[in-house]
Amino acid sequence: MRELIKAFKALSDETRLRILNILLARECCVCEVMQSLDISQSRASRNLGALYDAGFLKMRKDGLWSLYSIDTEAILSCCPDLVEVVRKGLEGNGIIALDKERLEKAERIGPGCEPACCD
Amino acid sequence: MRELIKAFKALSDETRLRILNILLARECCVCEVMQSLDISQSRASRNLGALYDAGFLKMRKDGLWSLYSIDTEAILSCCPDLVEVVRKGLEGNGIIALDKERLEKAERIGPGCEPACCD
DNA sequence: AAACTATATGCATAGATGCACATATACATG
DNA sequence: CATGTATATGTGCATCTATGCATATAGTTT
Repeated sequence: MRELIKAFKALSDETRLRILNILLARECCVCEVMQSLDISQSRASRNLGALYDAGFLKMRKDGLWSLYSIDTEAILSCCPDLVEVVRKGLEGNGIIALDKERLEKAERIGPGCEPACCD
Repeated sequence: MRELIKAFKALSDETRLRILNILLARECCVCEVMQSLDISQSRASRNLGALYDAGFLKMRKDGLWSLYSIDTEAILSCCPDLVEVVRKGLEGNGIIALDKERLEKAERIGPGCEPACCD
């Protein structure tokens, strides 16, 4: 039951749903998540970590970069159409669309792109 | 997105998962939920309310009784195998089994059965 | 090895959440 | 209509969560 609760908790947060949304498009490093969502480095890192802990993400290292992506196999093995539920629940949302636009322009340029201030 | 978050939040709590578990067996009034989970009246009522708000439950009145049950149709229309995910995630859990045992003996006898103290 | 860079994490804080307790509400019954 | 009963809800409190800020860590480059 603990695992199930952890998984649902991970999904019940706007920031993390937004992260899932962009990772549905492609693998990203932490700084690309920062840029796409326009959030701070620690916020991006922590929320990626939470999704990882809950079993939704894979991570691989490439030099200094931590590259996160949806762990499709793990998700399929426990809740096959969860991804579809999330995708459907997010569609038509303005922030979600904007995040994806910014993802187009996002680059692996490191956390120097930290937003000026709190959001 | 707000709706999606509310739904996942509702599912990310032990008390509410336990409630879903017994409602999977049958429709219950608030006092039967109290007895099955051995929790206070206000706790049962509030958590039933949260599951209802999130769209997982139906409610009908029968005199003084509020009778809650899984809203199968609503769930099927948005996340067909969610019930199965929850059922699988709970199986083998001790508390979950105990709740179901107590449900067997639970009766519509009102909230007089309030547990002595905090749990 | 020293300087640099991308990410992770300790810490403090504001806000959210879950609960018990007491009380209100709504319906029932004498 | 007064009393009783099942459920809902206001309030206060303890705990949890998400975040920014500062710093640690680990890998890279010169």
